[in-house]
Amino acid sequence: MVRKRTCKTAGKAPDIRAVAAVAKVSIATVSRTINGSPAVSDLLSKRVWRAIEQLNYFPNTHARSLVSGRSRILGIIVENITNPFFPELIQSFEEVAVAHGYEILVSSSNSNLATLTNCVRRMLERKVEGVAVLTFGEEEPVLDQLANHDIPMVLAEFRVGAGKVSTILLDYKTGIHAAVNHLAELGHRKIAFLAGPHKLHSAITRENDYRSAMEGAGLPIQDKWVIECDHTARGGVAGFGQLQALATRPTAILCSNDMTAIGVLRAAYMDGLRVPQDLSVVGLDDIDFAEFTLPPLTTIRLSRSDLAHAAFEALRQQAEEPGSPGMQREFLVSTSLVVRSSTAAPPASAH
Amino acid sequence: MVRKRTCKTAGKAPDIRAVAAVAKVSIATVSRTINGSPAVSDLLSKRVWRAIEQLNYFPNTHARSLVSGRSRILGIIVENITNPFFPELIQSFEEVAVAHGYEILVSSSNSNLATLTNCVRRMLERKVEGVAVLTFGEEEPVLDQLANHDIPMVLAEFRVGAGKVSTILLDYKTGIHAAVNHLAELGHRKIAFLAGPHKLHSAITRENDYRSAMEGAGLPIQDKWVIECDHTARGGVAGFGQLQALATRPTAILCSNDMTAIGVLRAAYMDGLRVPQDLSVVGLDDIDFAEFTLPPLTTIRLSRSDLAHAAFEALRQQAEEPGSPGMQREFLVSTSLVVRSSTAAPPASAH
DNA sequence: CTACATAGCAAAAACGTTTGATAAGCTTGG
DNA sequence: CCAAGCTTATCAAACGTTTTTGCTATGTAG
Repeated sequence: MVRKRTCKTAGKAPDIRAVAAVAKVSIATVSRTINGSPAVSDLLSKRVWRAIEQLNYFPNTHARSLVSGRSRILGIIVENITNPFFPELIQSFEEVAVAHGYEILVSSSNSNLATLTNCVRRMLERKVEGVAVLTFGEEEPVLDQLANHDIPMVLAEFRVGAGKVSTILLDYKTGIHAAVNHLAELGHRKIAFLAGPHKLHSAITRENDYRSAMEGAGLPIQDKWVIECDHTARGGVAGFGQLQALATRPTAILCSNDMTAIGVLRAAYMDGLRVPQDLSVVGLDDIDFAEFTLPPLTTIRLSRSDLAHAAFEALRQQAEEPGSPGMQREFLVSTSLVVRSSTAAPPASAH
Repeated sequence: MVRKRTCKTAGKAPDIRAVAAVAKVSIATVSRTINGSPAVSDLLSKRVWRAIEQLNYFPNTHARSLVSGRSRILGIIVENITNPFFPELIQSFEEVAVAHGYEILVSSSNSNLATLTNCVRRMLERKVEGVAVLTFGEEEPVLDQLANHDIPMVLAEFRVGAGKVSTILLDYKTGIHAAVNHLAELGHRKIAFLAGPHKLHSAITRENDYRSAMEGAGLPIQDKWVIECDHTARGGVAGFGQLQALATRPTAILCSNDMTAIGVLRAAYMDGLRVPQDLSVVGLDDIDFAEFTLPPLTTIRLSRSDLAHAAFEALRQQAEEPGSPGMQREFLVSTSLVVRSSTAAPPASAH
């Protein structure tokens, strides 16, 4: 067993000194080579890289962050990783972040304030350079904590006054109007809405857009047809149950998200209702799954990829271009209707 | 511009010195207090903690890791975060890891060797203290890289000779035998198996267990009834298509995972087959979703929570009890049959 | 041939923490 | 009043980088 260095680096990971020794340069030169400083000649650079490969060396990110003050970590807080919408989002976010040399810290708040607080603490401890808060809810405490530390943030749906906060505007309106019109054209007049939890900004926006779309189409809105659910399949089952208990039932149900719609599909099946013959159902999100429900779900597509890219871009800009005044930016993500097989004309008896 | 380090750190995050100043102790005492050293009296400890809260201080994890050599980060590599099985697993893993003061780095390999290599590099760069490799596949290169760096690992399903590698054994056999027997008792004799991709160890194990269960039940296995799919819904659709093209069709289909089963449900529906009257379908995993398919899916439950806990425990032991010889351990996670509504007696015509 | 700019590299000072050695202050018992 | 025994302070040395500053060759102009 031949040790090239002094006995220090026995079985340990090679450090920058080891590389310097092998390449016969100073450690500063190694650092500059790695960071692409133009002050290193090509010849030398080659030698250093060869040493790096030979030793299978990579820089210690902790040491690096410590001195540079940049962790190259981005946080992403989602509401509930178990909702298929989010993994798809995370996947895109991870892809683009990694492509730009960032690491990501994923955590889910589970709509729980204590958990969320904990998430924020973890982010702060790891010195993230930015956080995408995609819980679509209200998290004033988060904002304060993060904003106090001057951490760039990107939020969906609503904006906040202070700090380096960008906003992603989700254009639900277009998609929801298209969905309502689609239903209206099929002949539906009694369209219910299974809303998300009202503590979520996005849920309220969606509900408002439903109301305005109904008005726009000249359709009546009954208060009993708008029910607050919780964006889970189970919630969809419950919401459907409430609708069925009504004297006059809707012929179509627009859901605040796909999971709710999936619950409705399930509950309708249990009740012996056929979709779409007896009841039309529309979701929102277009999770990958929507294509595989029975029947395949007509839904409003919200691109996770677009959302992830917008979030990353917002964060990157704020992290890498510091000091720009009024760093708030806005990004727009659009929605569109995807018609599959869960919508059809209402049953004749409903006329 | 003179920098006074002892001076109040203006807008920056407070460091250990600031805490020491406020609590009127030395930084060493602060450090010891935070780390629960017994050499700090209760009284003093209180004072320090008060200062910490007052300043809203938290330690810089990068500095901490640098000197202690412990990053308190665990990696988890999954095959595809988009498969609902994994988010549920990640959620449990995150919960238990965070509860023990660890951070986690999530990444998905997407069954792609280049991506996987990249994942491993990221893990190594961030100096993770252990990696759970839950891709259920073959990743020799990963193992080598990680093992070379003496990083604890936990793998599902198969073991490797060198390094600090623990194994989680998944007892598919019990669940699969129960499923086959369930089907046999209902009167099925022609039971097909839609396998996972053969590059996955777990897929092969599952297939073997199907074969042994069929034998055990005295049922014939036809090669044409065993089809390699890819563990996606789309793959399930394709697999079902192949089965339908056969001269003699099976009356029941056992699937290597729930996503495949969901694809089968969808394809059967499209073909006008009723489940379970015309065809019985059984999944494997019992993802949350399985309860909400139409009809609700009979499936073999594999607890994500158990798996996550076993994985964490394996890693924690290896990380915190270093130097134990032959650190390989084995954990066992069991499976069980969950009967819902996608299975019934075969149609009379099949007798 | 000297003076001088300049490129190219090395030396050293941070970054915020842990941790061990050593010293100092305080109580307590004899 | 002193020795012993705790508790707390002080000091210093790491950890592996980045980055500033300063030095040394090398080449060019006067």
